[in-house]
Amino acid sequence: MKQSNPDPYTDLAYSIHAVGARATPARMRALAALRHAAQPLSHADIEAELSAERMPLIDRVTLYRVLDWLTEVGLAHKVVDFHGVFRFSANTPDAKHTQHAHFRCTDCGRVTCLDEPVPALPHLPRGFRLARVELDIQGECADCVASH
Amino acid sequence: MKQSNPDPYTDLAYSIHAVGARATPARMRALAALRHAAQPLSHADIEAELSAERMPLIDRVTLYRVLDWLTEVGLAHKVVDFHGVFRFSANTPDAKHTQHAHFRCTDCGRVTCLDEPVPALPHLPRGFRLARVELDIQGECADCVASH
DNA sequence: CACTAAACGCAACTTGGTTGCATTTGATAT
DNA sequence: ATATCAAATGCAACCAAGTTGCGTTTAGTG
Repeated sequence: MKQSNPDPYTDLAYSIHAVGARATPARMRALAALRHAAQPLSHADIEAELSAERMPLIDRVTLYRVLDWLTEVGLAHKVVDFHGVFRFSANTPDAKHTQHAHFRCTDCGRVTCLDEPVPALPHLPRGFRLARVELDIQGECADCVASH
Repeated sequence: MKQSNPDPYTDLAYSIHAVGARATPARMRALAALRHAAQPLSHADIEAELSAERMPLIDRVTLYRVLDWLTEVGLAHKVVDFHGVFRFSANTPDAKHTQHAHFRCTDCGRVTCLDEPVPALPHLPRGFRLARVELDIQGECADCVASH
């Protein structure tokens, strides 16, 4: 095994070896794409990004498998967007009970990412363990309220 | 126009005429299915249900169009489930700021519907108008926490 | 450097959803 | 009752996202 920079987050090979798996180009490049992304990326987004790098192309099936694998081992997180498409984001090391709120305008369809955390949570049935919270608020955005 | 039972919710034709549209069999049967359902139904669910009724079959494209139309005029509500599939539910007349919380187990995948409302909301940017809130909590359910 | 389980690449397939267009029909006006 | 016509339907073809099976390649180890 090649010696890796031991920074637990920056080094791609390190992160992958850390879960006891083979550090292949497809995994490293996909993970790199996710880590540099500002928002969750779809399979299509990542495919476009990877094929822009002038390197061997990665098969779409491989990419599907890599993304699901990254999710499985906890290096990535998978969500469904409002169009029903899966989107992936890198799990940062400090991502504990990540709370996230989105506002979607039912009129223009735009999605706004609210920065404020969810102020309170309903309490879960006994024995349940919480990991992540996603709050989706729907309504009309300021622009649409004004213009309609 | 045939005289309709004026109960604003029970009568299918009435509800549809109320939005100024033609009360066709496809629309009435789809709306009926949604109103009798306990949970949001997918296109496939509804198609199965309608073809079980011994009546003329409704084309799948028509059903897609009817469901989107019901959503458009406010008689139904459209959400994306965790598999990325659209699901529809009837809008009850008293459905104002419907709040709903789901718990999804990241291990077994089961979705539990939490009855408690969301206790508090982040406040929206100025001018935004809230209509509906959906809270998705992820983690491990009691069974999986115990058995693992 | 040889070995092998793990990962990859390709082709074919499935599912959910959409588009275009000719035909039918619900509600209205006669 | 019946003619009318925009609105809605049915059909066929299409598209995008995701999956499966299988033979080939390769990362990491002994």
